[in-house]
Amino acid sequence: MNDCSLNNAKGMKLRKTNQNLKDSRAQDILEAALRCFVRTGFSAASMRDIATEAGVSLGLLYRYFDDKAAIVAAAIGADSGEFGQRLGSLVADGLTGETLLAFLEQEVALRSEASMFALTAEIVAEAARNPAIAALVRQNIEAAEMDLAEALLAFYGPREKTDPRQLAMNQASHLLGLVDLLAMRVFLGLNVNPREALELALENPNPYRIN
Amino acid sequence: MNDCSLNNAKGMKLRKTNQNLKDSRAQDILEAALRCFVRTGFSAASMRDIATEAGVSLGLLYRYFDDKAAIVAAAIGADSGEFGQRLGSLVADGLTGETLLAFLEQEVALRSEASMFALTAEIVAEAARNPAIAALVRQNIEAAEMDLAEALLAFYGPREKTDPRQLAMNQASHLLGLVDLLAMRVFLGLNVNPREALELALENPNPYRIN
DNA sequence: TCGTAAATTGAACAATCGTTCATTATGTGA
DNA sequence: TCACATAATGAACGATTGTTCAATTTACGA
Repeated sequence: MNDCSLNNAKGMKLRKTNQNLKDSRAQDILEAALRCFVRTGFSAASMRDIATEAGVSLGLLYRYFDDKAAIVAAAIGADSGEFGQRLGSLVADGLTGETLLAFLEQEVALRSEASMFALTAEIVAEAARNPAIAALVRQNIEAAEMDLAEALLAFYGPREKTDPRQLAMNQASHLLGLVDLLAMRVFLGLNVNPREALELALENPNPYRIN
Repeated sequence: MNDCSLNNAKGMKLRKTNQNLKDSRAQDILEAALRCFVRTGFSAASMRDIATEAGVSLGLLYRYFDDKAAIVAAAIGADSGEFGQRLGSLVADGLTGETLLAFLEQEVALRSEASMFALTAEIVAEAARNPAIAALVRQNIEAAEMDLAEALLAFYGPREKTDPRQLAMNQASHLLGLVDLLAMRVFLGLNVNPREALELALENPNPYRIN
């Protein structure tokens, strides 16, 4: 459903090497698996479900992935660094207070959307049982915090009475936590105003730490 | 493992009606199921796992629960209102700034503990796919917010420049969100200081809303 | 002590699971 | 067009799933 753009890209005249074709098949399967995982969770989604969703045969899955665990691992690692990329393209276009606020607001919208929220929740649940995946989640969060802190540092410049880098790190941590918190509340239909909360969090950079 | 106290209670001379016995059996099974769900998640935990963990036969599960979904539903509804109970006994003992802070800090510790965190994550993941469960989660959060708001209202009394009840609701919402956020960060081993964050959140009651 | 009702068991069921592999289809350089 | 390598298929495997139920044990009032 959501891979229309990808299919259009496949229709282009771009010549493909075997490697590209192999990659795109693996990509198709992975995207189908993601839809299945969103629908029923990691362990309830069967290899047959994934094969059917991808429109390929059951056996073909094992040509591109060792086993089901490999597909799950690929799904969990799929959006690593995506936040940094989204932020990067924003910074490249020049950062203003309004675009920063709009970006964070859009980030909340992205994460509160049903399929994204379901996948994230599934990953957190898996992390709660599997330390290796917990470590991966932690690394993703830390990387996102670093990216955001860098953007904030460039945007605000030096600020009064504190180490600017430390302040940027604290604010990045606070903002990202807030984004996730707001996404959850929005998804659950709880009474909350993301824009207002984000606006105040940008004005009040460090409500939780004393430096 | 953790049900020793419960087993000891069973050994007491306390006479049991059939209803009590039936309930305690159901309770044993439910607690065993909770341990299984923590270990492997809702759908990966099998009825055989649960029966073995509870030390009963497979068929007996169906005497106390209609099917697996009923056990999952019982597990999801198990800790409904527990927050309110914990808070209630605190309020009954008289609320001070220190006990309130200590309570919230303990709440973070409770929710960042591995098995509690795993169960909560599993429930959220289920809520992401099942609207009925999402509604139940929302109700739990709203109930907890109401309970906390009432306690805050009694503790602070009327405050300046705003409707006290609305302010208490906002702060309760903010504090509970912060508790969950901190629990997640603690569990993942991210750099965070729960006490400091909670302390500042108590001093600054309404960082995200304009009234 | 007996008899009946409730509690408990585990073998058995069809369905589905992840995985393998012999077989077939497809594409491509000679 | 032929030959060969690679892509793709789906039937089949043993294991495990949720669920049922006839059989057995346990508990307890008469």
